[in-house]
Amino acid sequence: MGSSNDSNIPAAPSHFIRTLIDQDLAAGKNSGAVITRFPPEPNGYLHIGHAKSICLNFGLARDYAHAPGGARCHLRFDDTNPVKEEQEYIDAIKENLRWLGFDWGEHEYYASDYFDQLYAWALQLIDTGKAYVDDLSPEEIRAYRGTLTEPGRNSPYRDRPAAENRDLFERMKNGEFPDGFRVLRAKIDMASPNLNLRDPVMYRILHAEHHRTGSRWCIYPMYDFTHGQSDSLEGITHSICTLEFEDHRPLYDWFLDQLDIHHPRQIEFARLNINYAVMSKRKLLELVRDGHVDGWDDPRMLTLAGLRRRGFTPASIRAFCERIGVSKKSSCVDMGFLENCLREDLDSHAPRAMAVLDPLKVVITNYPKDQVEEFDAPIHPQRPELGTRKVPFSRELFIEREDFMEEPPNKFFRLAPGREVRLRCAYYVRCDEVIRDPQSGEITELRCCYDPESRGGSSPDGRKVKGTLHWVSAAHALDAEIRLYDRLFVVENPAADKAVDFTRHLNPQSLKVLRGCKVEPSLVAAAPESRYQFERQGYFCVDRYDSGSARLVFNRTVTLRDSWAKVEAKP
RNA sequence: UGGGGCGUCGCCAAGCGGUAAGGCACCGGAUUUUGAUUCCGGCAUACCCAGGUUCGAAUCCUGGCGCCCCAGCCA
Repeated sequence: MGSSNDSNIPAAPSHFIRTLIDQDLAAGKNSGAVITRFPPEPNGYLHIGHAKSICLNFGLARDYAHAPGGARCHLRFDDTNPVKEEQEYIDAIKENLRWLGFDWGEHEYYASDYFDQLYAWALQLIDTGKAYVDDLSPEEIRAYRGTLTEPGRNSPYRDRPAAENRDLFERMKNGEFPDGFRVLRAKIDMASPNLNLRDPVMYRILHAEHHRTGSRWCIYPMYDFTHGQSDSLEGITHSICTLEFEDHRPLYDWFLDQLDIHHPRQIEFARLNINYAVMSKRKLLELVRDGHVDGWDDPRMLTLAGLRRRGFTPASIRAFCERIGVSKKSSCVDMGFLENCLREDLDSHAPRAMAVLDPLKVVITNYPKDQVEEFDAPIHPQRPELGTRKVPFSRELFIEREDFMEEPPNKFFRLAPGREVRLRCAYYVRCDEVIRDPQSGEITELRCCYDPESRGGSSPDGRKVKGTLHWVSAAHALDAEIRLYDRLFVVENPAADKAVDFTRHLNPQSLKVLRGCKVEPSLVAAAPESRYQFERQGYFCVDRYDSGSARLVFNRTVTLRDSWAKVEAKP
């Protein structure tokens, strides 16, 4: 496709789905239109895996906006199972989608809006002898289905006359039978090597309240009898789904053929996996239900709600989904890759600030007792146009406890007795004395002296210091609670061993709450969800629910890359 | 021992018969008032294996091997 051997612009990220769509367009199919859809079931929250599908489907609609027939992406809720679905999930899904940056305009659909049409189609298949009502119990149906290697057997009810099927099906619909008493099945082939074609169930009896249709129905279509026709009804041209539905495609085609309606082209791709995490809605639900996390939006969850609360930007998630690509190979993406996309976005946008997570008091012995100076610190060192902020400096400060070592190892170039370092944007200071608690022996205070000549952080004599520390003025600092998050699981693939419950691999250290942290005063009015880089620490975001004027709460979104930690870790 | 799909660098991933893109990770080195960022350089004689076709194959053919999915009245 790419017409440009002469271009030195890097090849636009592409993938096999675009190639197929290009071919369809070139062949003049679908009147030149590209219509995709994102079809969630409202039975849980969206996660990063859904984001891949969302970016793909909505991205395609955007990429092909100039196709001769136009392009768009529908949002459709596949709400065919009332016992698992809830309005709460619909609301959350829509909110997450908008937050991620996608807009479906007028095109919001519900499979439940097609129930009447689906029912009519079922009747049509009954009348043409393509569907029948089966009285077998669920256990019997399973037994009759055969196995992977043995063909199934026909149900004794398979050859009921059409009129009888119609009567029974209408009575199912009228609520004459209890749940599970009978089903409507497609009459295809009980010996098919594709199990999906062994007379699949089309309708089941479920006396359940549906979140949209209420108690109007007591029979509900199965997903397999709904999905393809819903796509067809909406004129979807490219129905993009995950690999496990590849085996269902012949069934969708069968229904579409029998009904003689529009065939979307189904294309399957590999779903996203990320190491040190679980991705299935069932497992996420279990984490929430059993209290292993604080809810669907717990910042440790890879749900969109969780990522948002953690401080992820929508742009970083979109960039991630672009870069991982789309293929049919089952793969597992490194968590570090996601973090990298995040850092990249945050580094260029996040304003800088100083925060001391584990404060150690420092007294500048030669600094005048009641003096306070204000330094101008850049909001973003690479983007001076963003301006500066005022940072107060005084005789008593806090620095990070881990930035001082009494007996520093070889390559440690932070503060140590007798050693001089720079306090960012302020002065050079030298450590003269270490004060400890006589009881515990714990270091309680450092006595240092500063060099007035080094004001602003450089010395007129040109002498260099190896380390620069972040700090905060004790009298001016704000107290804050800071939540440190780490990966939720300690093993790469928590779900690998089906014999071991995946919750056994939960990381007991995935959340550390730090209280009494000291942050610079410019953060007083930090707005909920605003993100900062705390210099030398990482990116943090104001918790959207727990933070307020009375209590500042920051969530650590991700640490900075830390090559010192690597050096330190080496034996 | 049924059917469907997939196998290119540690992890993603281009490539579609003309002699292995890119990103992440990693390893060097430069700049740096964040051990951050940025910048330069290195990183598959090799594409699951074995045969074959061809002047030429990761790309075509044959046969193996490995991995994933399917036996819900879930989606």
